[in-house]
Amino acid sequence: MPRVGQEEERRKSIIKATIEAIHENGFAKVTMAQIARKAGVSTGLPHHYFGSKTGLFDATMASLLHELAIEIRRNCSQLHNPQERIMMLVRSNFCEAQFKPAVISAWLAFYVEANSSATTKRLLRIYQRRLRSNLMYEYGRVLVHRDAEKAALGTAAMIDGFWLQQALHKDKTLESRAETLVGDYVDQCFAQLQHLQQEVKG
Amino acid sequence: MPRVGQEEERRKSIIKATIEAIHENGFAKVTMAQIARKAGVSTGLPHHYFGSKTGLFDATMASLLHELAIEIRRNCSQLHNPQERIMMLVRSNFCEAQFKPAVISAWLAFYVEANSSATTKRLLRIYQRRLRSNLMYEYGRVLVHRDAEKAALGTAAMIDGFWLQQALHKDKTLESRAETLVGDYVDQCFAQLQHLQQEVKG
DNA sequence: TTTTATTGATTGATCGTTCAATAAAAGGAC
DNA sequence: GTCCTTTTATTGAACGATCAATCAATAAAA
Repeated sequence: MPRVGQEEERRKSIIKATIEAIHENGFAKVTMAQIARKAGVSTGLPHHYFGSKTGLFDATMASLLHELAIEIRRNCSQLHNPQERIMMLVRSNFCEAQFKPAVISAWLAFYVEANSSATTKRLLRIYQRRLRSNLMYEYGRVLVHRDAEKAALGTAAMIDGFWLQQALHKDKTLESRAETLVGDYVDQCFAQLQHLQQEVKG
Repeated sequence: MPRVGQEEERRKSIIKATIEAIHENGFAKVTMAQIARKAGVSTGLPHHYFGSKTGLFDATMASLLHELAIEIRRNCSQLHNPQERIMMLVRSNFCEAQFKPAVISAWLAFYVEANSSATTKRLLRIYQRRLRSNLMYEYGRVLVHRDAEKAALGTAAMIDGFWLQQALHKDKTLESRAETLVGDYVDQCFAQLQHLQQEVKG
């Protein structure tokens, strides 16, 4: 039964199964046996690849962060305009792969775990800092520091908020709505500048 | 050892212990024995009062929702101005009792449970609807329906977002910052109207 | 034949739940 | 007020089920 040289695919399918199993059974009731069955492997294999249940969860959290980073990198290439780049960040957070209730459930489960797992807390802090600093950089190209910071924090909060709300719904329920509403907010943030420029000119 | 007529206090202290235990140990590792010890009672008592672990968690979720509703009712009495009432809703969500990482962890744990527990999902949906409809009502007194709806959804998302971010921090870290930023957004939403009025007049 | 990947039965520990025992309060008799 | 009985609240040891983790056996690939 050994499939040689397919370790990476095995890892991915076990992590995918972990995310789905957390969503279906809840974080308190998920078992290694359920995860293994969902991934179509024996109970021993997750342990072989990840060492322990904790190890598997740590790898899953790291994978969630990694997938989001990949999504952003895929989308950012051709864009230069700050506002376009901010909307690209919004869209990356709301893309099909990220906006699934199962994926959101897993993220939220790790938010709870963060207080008792240093590894998890570290990774979630990286997510928060990265989103803020990306937004801050783009806003900072147009707005003065104080306004850029406000806009970045507000935008990050609105992204996280819609994304939390989506946890309770079916796939894609809020997606386009959320994108539009965050878009309106981003417009408003940039519009501040235009008023300011008009005042300076006038 | 019996303390007669103190059932309600016992219930409350067990629920409080549940919230703290979830935060300290994570939802996957929390045990009835830990909860009991933290509440200062024997392992049998939580079962006596709540029937089962599931029953205790359901009661805890209901209590979280109840406490938030109480907080809002306490603050809403004297205010009539829509903008003041919206800021009261914001402040109620960010008040000391609600903005604690332990309380947030518990809410988030239940967001994950919602997919496998109909009771929990029902209660969380009530929270979402109630917040939106409260905001919608106040915005609706000043803005046209379309704008009011946008403002309500955006404000709810921003509240939820800051509140999610607070999960990773110490008590009160973001509180005043978050309140100010949501306040700025609420101001902007109302300012739309003023522009509109000026355009109509001019 | 050797190496590598995978299996799944087994084990030891943990945890939810039960329930008979116990201890405080309340009620009643004198 | 004191003694006894009944009621109510609480305890914690014991049980059974579940589950993470292990590892010897196995089967494909090299």
